[in-house]
Amino acid sequence: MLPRSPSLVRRERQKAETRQSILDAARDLFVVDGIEATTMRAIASKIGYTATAIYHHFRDKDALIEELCVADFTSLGKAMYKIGHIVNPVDRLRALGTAYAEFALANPSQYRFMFMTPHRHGPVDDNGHPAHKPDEDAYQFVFQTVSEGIAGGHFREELMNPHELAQMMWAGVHGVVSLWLTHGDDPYIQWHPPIETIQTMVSVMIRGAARSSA
Amino acid sequence: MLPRSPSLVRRERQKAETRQSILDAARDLFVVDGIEATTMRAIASKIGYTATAIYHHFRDKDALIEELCVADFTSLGKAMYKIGHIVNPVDRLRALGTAYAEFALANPSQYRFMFMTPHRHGPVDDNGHPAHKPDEDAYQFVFQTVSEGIAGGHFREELMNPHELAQMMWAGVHGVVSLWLTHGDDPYIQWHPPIETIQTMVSVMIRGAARSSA
DNA sequence: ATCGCTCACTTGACATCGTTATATCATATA
DNA sequence: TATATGATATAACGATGTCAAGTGAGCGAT
Repeated sequence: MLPRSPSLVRRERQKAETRQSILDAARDLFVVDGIEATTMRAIASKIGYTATAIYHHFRDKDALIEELCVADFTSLGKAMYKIGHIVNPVDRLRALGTAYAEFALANPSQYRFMFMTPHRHGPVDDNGHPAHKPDEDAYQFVFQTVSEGIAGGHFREELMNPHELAQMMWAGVHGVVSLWLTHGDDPYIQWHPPIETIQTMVSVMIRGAARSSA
Repeated sequence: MLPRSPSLVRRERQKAETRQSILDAARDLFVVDGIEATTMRAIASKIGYTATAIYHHFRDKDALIEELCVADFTSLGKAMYKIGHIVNPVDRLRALGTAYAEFALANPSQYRFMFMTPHRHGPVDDNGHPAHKPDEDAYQFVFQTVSEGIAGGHFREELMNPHELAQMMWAGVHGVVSLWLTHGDDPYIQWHPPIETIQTMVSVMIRGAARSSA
């Protein structure tokens, strides 16, 4: 039953606006204070509501976080999609690494939640079978690019497993990013700028995996 | 004033035993349930105490965790120390990566806390100046080995910054480990065995950073 | 015009968490 | 035996995520 009368439409629009304002407030607080330290009550009071009001728009705190992450990973997916036009899989891989790292460093809270926090791979979609997990898309981009690189003979013959290679590439960039995000403010380590380390990491991995020495 | 009488000695020994039993119980629960989900009350009741009794032996929950981690990283340090005899820095680097990964996969809870959780680099030692951070030691091993490798001309001339190179190596192994620890049970990704991926990662990084193509 | 319904939102509460202040009680010392 | 110490328990506090029950405004139908 779709809404008919203008009043119902307005009511529905207002609900959507409230929902969006919850998301906005939550994002602000997550970025500033971190997800763990952000309270339902704090999110609500920031927009003049009570904590329990949030539960009319989101199942629980995790669902709220999840929605923010899905939005961000959609934008990550778009950034990676733009790179699809690069035909040479090796060049594309390099660009993917850069885009991935830039996203992670620009959205540290969401990155922490999505890639540095264990998830219950939950009851999934309403249909029953696993909902489309957006973080898979990022992996799929890398996996497909690596597969093309293997097919094109760009990599050494002992590195023929596309999953292993893709996971290695992913882990390389993720390693630099996650170390930086957890220990970047540790003054006891003389940190090299993470963006540079990532560029070096990608170059070194590509060179080390390449078939010829070129 | 050192304890004199046998009674005091016994009392002190009993206190130490209680303290140790707290550590043991905590470690068990941390490994099974994870650190976050493990409750002070659960730790205490596992050994027949009340939660508040723990606070006579440890300042707070973090101090308890910290002590467990220090113990584990001492053993990590020992494992790495054993590798010091390998003279060739490149071979040593390879061995360090393996030892590090084996430790991480064998002590996932502690690894999560030490390397995947932000820390307040706290009020430190009782003396005032920063307490000796055991996780630095692991980094120092890598840093020194990489420095030797650079000095020995093993690496390409554009990779002359030992911090960048050490952080890259560290991040490579950490990336595989941490991805596995957070997403290893995700059925939507066809995971390659992490130990193999780590071996490949180290080999690829070393080859990609090496001066000659050998 | 008013009744009743829907539904966004509030109130008040609950269980649980880490933690603290205070009480208890056994033991060692005098 | 009296006193002091120190290990443990009891009770409670504030904060958190969450739920059950209430409130009240706005809508449609009579």
